[in-house]
Order: sequence, then structure tokens, then C-alpha cells
Amino acid sequence: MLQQNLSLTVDAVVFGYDAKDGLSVLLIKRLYEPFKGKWAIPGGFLLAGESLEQAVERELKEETGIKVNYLEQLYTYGNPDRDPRSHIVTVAYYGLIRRTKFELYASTDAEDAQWFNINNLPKLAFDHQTIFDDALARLRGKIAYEPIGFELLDEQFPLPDLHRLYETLYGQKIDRRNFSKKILQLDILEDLNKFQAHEGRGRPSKLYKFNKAKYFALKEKGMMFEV
Amino acid sequence: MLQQNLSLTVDAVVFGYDAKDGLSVLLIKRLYEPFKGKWAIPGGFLLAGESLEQAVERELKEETGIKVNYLEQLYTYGNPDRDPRSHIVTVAYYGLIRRTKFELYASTDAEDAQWFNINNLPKLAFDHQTIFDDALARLRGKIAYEPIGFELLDEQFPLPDLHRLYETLYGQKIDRRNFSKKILQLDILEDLNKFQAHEGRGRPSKLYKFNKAKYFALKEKGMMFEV
DNA sequence: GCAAAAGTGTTCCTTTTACACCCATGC
DNA sequence: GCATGGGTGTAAAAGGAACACTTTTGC
Repeated sequence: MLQQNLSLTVDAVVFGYDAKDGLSVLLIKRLYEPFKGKWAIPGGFLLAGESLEQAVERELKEETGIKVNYLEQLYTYGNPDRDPRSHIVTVAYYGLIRRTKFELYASTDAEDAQWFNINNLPKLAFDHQTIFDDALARLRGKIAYEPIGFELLDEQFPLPDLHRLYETLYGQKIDRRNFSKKILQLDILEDLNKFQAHEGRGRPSKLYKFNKAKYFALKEKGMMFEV
Repeated sequence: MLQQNLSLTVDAVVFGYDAKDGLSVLLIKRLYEPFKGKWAIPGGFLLAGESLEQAVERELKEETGIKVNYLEQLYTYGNPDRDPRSHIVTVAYYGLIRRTKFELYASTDAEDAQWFNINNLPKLAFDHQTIFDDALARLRGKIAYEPIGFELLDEQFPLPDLHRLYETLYGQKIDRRNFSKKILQLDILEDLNKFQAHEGRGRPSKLYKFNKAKYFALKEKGMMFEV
């Protein structure tokens, strides 16, 4: 085995969504060199005997205290000079989380952990800007044919929230009425017959819940989710 | 850095297509333990200072003598017990090649190298069956919205060949007339005003060539390739 | 009552699907 | 001439886009 000085890390681009803040990413301020004091995507070295997903979840816990509710492998970056220390290959993941559910805390391995709106990121360490760009592109593409958007919203959510999420992700207006027609006719949302507590003017919106079982049943039958 | 005993390999699922043999995969017979004498996907250890793609291309050259004309990263498999030797993480790729273009030869690192029809694979070493399944699923999905199918055909090809390729990949009949309409109206094929040398009965088919420049121009304008 | 936000329905147009006919070759 | 495979067109059906009206709330 001729390989030398090779290390393997995992990194995770974690997206969070919030009705007022829009789509955000979780970043940490690095506590150690290289790029000490710079913002970066959370991540760290894979331990022996640990699966990649375990490593991601462990690092997220250690560095930010959160637990994502969706996690998917994104891409593996292996350019020999992407890390100034040595040849370090990283397996990048992206995750989704309900922002309302967790409080951030910066812990042992990071000076600080914070949400940043995706349109207002600081300069990132390593090749993390590339990783972020890839993650966002993947999320945009994936949300059109897999119902992962729900993972960013509260368990009970009004349709307009989902609508706003899609408009944010696509960066363009989507007709409100066509959107709800399309979503509702998929028959994967459960009408909770409840209304959202008023938070402004206008008619209160109905609350829905994503019905996972129904979705998988339809998927088995070959029905496609498509927004 | 607490990691220990971690190694990194690359593997490649190489697809080849042939009008009579259908869709095939390139496998090698392993020369060394573990799984000595068993069939496996070509691959091997990443060398220090080498990019992942370089490693894949080097291994393919060494083990089978071929050079793919399309290569894309598939997924990284990191389950700690996927290799009996130790914790070995592998970055898998899939590649496409024009079978008519290369002659296989088994070289230093493999006892034998051979094409296998995708419906008739031998039992594979390691978790290579999973990797193959994932690669096939990815190819099926990708061919619908990226014109990578051309990479499997001769540079000059008749439409019926492309049609057969899509039918093979989707595993179902596609209306011949609707298919050519859809492809031709994308305006990415160049009509060569030549006809295929006869190879049976029936009217000879026109030869076309994929026009990469035209495709990228359309893509820039936001036009989507969709079959 | 008015503005703002949400729910529902209808029409038009584009795209997809299904299907029929003609053409060029080998035997 | 007939069977085989390839090229082209057209009509019906489905899906998506555009758009209007009504309902419920806060002020």
C-alpha cells in the first residue's frame, strides 16, 4: 500500500429555515489552526471503526449541539491541496433541520456557532464555499422530486410556509394557487383541521402535516413526487 | 487526530454499450487476497498527492487498459466492516465508454478483465454489488436530463441506436416516433447526411452526431435536456 | 369598511401520448 | 413482391400556466 499522509474528514452543510430569516446555514468559527478564527462548515476527522454518518452526527453534536433530521451524502472532495496541512480528503454531507427545535451552543471544538442567511455568508475556510455551493445546488434540485422540504418546516405547518420555502429555494415567484393545487393533489398531506395562531392580518391558514406513510405507499406504486 | 488504520480506495463502475450485447459492465478478476479469484469492480488505493479522478483513471489503465470518456463521482462507502482487512473507505465513480473504441487487456493488477451484461453478473467481491446497483440507478436517472447517453455510442450513430439504449436503460418500450421527435427538437444533434452501412434488412438509418457546443449554448440559455 | 392574506375554481395553451402511413432496403 | 426496419405527420388527452373571485382576519 503506497499511500501516505492521507487523512479523511467529514463535513456537513446544515440548512435551517425560518419564516422571517429565510434559508440559513450553520457555520462555526474555527478554534484551531489552520484558518483559526475563520468561519467554516462543521466537520472533523473520521474515527476508526466509525461510519461516515456516525462521524457527521458526532461532529455536529460536538461543535454545535444540534441533531439534524435529514442527512444525505453530497460529494467527496479529494483535491491534494485543498488543505494546507496535508492531503486531506473530505466526505461532505448536507443536512436539514427545523430551526425552531434546537438551540445552538458553541462547544468544545468551536469558538462560536451561528446561523447565516444563505445570501449573506462570510468568507469561508478551505474549499468550503465550493462545498456550500454544491450543497445548495443539490438541495434545489432535490426538493423538486423528493419531499425533503418538510424537514425544514415545523411538523405542523401552513401551506403558505411551504410555498415561501420553495420560492426562496428557486429564487422566483411561484403561483400560489397552482402550487397548492399541485401539492394537495399529491395526497401526501394530512389536513389537521386546525388553524395557525394569528400572527398578523389576513385569513388564518390551515395547518397540515406531511404523511410519510402515505408518501411511501404512493412511491411504491410508482407515483412521482414533483413540484 | 485520533484516526487509525484508515485507508482510502477508489472504485469505478464502467458501463459499455453494444448494439447486440446491450449494456455491460467492466469487471476484473482479483489477483490478490481478499476475494482472490473473485470478480470485482476495478479500483485500488489512492496515492498521496493524487486527486480522486487521477486515481480512478490510473487504476483503470493499470487493471484493464481502458480510458473512459465520461467519469462522474457516485458515492462514498465508509461502513467500517465493508472490507475484511480493515476500515477502508472507498470513493466510487461510474464511467461510460464506447466499447468499440478499446480492446481490453488484463494487466499487472488483475488476472482477467471482462465485460458482463448487466443482467448477468457474477457474484461480486466486497460490497460491489451495492455499488453497482447504485451506479445503475444513477445512470438511469441521469440519462433523462443530461445527454450522457451519447458517451456510450459511437461518435456517429443512428437514432435507432440511441432509442435502443434508452429502452435498455429504462427497461421498457418507448415509442420510436415520439422518441425521435423529442430528441430532434432539442436541436443538439447534427445531421451528417450520411447513412449507416447496411447491416440487415430494412431502410438504412441516418447518421447523427452529438453537437456539444450547441448543447452548452442551449444550456446557458436555460433550455433543459429532457428525455 | 378597507387592506391583507388565504382558500377555491375556470380557462387556455403547451406538452405528451397514441396511433397510421409511407419509404428504402434484402431476399 | 414481401418482410423488415426507418422516417414523418396528425389528432386526442393530459398537464401546466394564467388568471378572478370569495373568505376571514386586524385595524
